Amino acid sequence: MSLRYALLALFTGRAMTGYELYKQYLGSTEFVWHASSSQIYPELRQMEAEGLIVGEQIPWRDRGVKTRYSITPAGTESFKAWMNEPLPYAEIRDAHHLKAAYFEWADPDAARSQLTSHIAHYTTLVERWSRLIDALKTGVNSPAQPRLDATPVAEHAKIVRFKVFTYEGLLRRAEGEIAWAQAGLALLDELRPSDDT
Amino acid sequence: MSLRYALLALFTGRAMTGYELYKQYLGSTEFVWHASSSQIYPELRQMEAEGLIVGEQIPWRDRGVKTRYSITPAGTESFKAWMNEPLPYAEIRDAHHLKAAYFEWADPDAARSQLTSHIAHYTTLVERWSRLIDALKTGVNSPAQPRLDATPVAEHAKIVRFKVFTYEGLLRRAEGEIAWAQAGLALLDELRPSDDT
DNA sequence: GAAAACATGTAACCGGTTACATGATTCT
DNA sequence: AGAATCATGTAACCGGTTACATGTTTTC
Repeated sequence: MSLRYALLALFTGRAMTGYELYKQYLGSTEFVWHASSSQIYPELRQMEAEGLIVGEQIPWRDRGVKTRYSITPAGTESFKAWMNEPLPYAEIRDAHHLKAAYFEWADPDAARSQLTSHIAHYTTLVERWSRLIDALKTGVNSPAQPRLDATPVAEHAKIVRFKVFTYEGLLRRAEGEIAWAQAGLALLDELRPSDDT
Repeated sequence: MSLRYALLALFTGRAMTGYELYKQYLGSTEFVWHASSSQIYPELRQMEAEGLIVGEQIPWRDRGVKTRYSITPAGTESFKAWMNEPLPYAEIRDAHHLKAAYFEWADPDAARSQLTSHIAHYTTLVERWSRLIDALKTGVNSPAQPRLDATPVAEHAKIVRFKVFTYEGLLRRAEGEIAWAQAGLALLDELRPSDDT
């Protein structure tokens, strides 16, 4: 049920079409909540039906129209309410760690290559979050720009710091995953049968 | 689709009934893959239909029977194949970090209490994984015992070390979440409007 | 002229959650 | 006598994935 609140969060910055939401945020890798376009469009219509957002038809190129949605006061209230509510914690379900716990069943090379992929995956995340933190701090290409433009200057620092805080958490997490996988590679090396034939 | 492999992984240790699987592993918090009983029973029947496990009716108390399943050679093969395959990485979808990125919309007290819950949640996980690692290392109440009993002694060290490696990763992750939430609390304190009226 | 981007969807499926159901047995 | 545990499920729902569809316009 968080997709709806991820959308409302983005709408607090500015009005957007489904396509913009998808391309610039939920479908890109630079946001904390991923969604596919086939999920976004129906959800937007649902949210409009519930009065959280309103759509307006705006012209698109020569012919045709597109729908740009903006948040309503009811939408803002609903978002605030969600922000003040506690969020339940999901039960653990971690396939990568499940596999690692049974690595003796894998070929050592397969285990090794999976840990290498783990490192590669989280390395791209480290780069991504680092770039994002940098953009937030310098204001160059900052994803928070729409939010800042819609807010009095006095609150800009606050907004930026919460986002930096968030992405630094994700950055540390990704670094932790890399360290873990590296320890795994070391362990595999250590357990490799010595070929002193 | 990992539920099936979590079950096969457990069956490599010993034969079990659905109830045992649920109570001792998937429904308890001491395992890396959670599942509800309403998910386990149908999956077991499905797996039996596909020949990955076989069930035998064993007597239960005076009257009645229960079904105990054990892994078949086909099941072992299927598990090994999964262990050797790479696992795709899911898109990010992190409601807790999403909220943190928009903390300026929450009442400071609500934000504070959510970070406190974050710390509490991951503190219980730290305790849990620490206890588990300890059990694995000392062999007292080790969850790996069935696996070890079913394996030549020469391979015991390997099995234990992969599990310790896994749970140490989860432990570090939980510690990282605690550190992150503590940084968040510090940030909230810092941003608190000074009441020097 | 072809490919990528713009814009918006539908339909089938799938894994997991929640709520509910049943009946025996053992423990307090 | 009542609660907890053993043992096994069904049914409805819900969020998300995958595959597919359509037509325009801009860029290479």
